[in-house]
Amino acid sequence: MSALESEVVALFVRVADLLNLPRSVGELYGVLYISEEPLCLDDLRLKLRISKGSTSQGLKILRSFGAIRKVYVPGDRKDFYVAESSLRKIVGGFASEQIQPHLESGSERLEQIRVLLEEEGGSEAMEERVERLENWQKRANQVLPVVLKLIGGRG
Amino acid sequence: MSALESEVVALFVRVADLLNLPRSVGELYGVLYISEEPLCLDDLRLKLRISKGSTSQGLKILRSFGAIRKVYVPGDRKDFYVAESSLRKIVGGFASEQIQPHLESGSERLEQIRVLLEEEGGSEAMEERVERLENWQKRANQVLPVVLKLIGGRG
DNA sequence: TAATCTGTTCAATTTTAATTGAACATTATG
DNA sequence: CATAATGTTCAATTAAAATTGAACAGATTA
Repeated sequence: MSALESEVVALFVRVADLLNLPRSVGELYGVLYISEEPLCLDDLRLKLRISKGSTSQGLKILRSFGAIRKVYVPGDRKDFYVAESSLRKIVGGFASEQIQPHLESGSERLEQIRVLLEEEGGSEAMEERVERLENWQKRANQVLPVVLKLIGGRG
Repeated sequence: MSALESEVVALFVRVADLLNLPRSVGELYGVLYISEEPLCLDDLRLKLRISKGSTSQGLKILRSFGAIRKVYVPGDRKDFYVAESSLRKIVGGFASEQIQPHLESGSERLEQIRVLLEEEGGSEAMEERVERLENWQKRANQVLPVVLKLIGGRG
């Protein structure tokens, strides 16, 4: 790997860390991002010196939110990948795969909290706190789509 | 702990997980959030059955981005805490403590990448990819303050 | 059909992160 | 000053997450 490649990989490793994704996922995306041509599992495994299992698993994660996609390479039956270049797609995929589920399960839990509050009949202060929680929740749900638009922008 | 308390704590444990913070930090904030009165280190430690070290460390993290604050309780020399109720303050603190530094070190790394590109004289395609990286970076920097305003809103 | 190629899965291992608790520092109290 | 109260730090431990690699499944070729 050239110094340039290494630096790009290092950058994406940091991003992966920020997003709570395994280091290997950042490495894989970094290599694909800077690569001139599509790469297959073995190319990536050899270049990064990681195991077949990690490579397969990492590519699966990247596919799951559309950060990479398969491309057809004539005369080869291996799967080849390129990095998705649309930030909108990546961020959108990430949000719906990794964030949306959290917001949804948060909603459910909050409903349960509301039920318990009614049953147990909490104090005025408790009532106020649960309401505030519901407001935060609402706001989180409203903000997400706006953020996606802001980041995604024109592409 | 009442069922209601437990549910609120569980909710914040999930949030902590989403934000990449230790579970104990979520627990501590949850207890403080729903508590009617200010609590001290020992109150929290006993209620959550966690160690003194964890409690101290967790409170330190919560203080670091302004999610809790000390309140003075007359006739007691212990430190008492309450949960900060302004979402704006919490989110703002979190962003400047936990996100801003990442963006900054990302900028530095990107400058280094630019230098390497000039030195090594990469291809047209590489040039394009590094430019795209710089655009993403710029956008991330622009979006953060907008998000803070959206979430923080009126308070 | 047997042999090969490609990718996936998952139990075992390794690595990383969180938690504990005892030692320490600091401040107050008798 | 000595003792007690409170909170912090950090080396050791425990728990959680990532990685490995061997076994497996499916698809292709001879």
